[in-house]
Amino acid sequence: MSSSRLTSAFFQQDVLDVAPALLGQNLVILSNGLKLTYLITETEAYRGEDDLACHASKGKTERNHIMYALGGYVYVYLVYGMYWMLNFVTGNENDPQAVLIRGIEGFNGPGKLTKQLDINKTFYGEDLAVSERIWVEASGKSERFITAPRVGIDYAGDYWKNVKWRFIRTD
DNA sequence: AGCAAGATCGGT
DNA sequence: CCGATCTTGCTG
Repeated sequence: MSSSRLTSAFFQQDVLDVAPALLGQNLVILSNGLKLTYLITETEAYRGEDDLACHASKGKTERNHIMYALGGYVYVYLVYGMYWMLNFVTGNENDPQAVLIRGIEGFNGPGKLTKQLDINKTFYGEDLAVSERIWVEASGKSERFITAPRVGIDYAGDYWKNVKWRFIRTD
């Protein structure tokens, strides 16, 4: 047993458990036969149709349908016409949730890291349990973190914009 | 068919 | 603070 790839069971937990648990784990990308690993340093949780900041708050659409699948798939979308956002679907089927990968070691900012790793629309729906080009490996590093409100969601209203579902690794 | 709104970022 | 940039989803 040499692989420490996180299984789909890990991603099928609630997003509020998965988002902090991803801190200190390694995001692995296979690019041109090269295995690149980056420590995950910052995440954000988006949870269910009630969460007004979550893309699923307006129901299932062409863009967000993967969020309604069982946890363990990649959800990628374009914001502001320029930046790809990398998310992992979590939780149960028909309970739309996802974790936004907001920072990795060396690259803070969700748009910067996808540019660095060359992540785009073609990663949509990739299965983290079996994919040959993207997955997450346990690192054994610490998961100490602080929480803060999520970024860029002022439209979500007083309650949802202030909920502290942003998780930042502290070492 | 048209249009407004983004889970951002870098430069003033 | 402001503009870049373009897909999506809603409206009519």
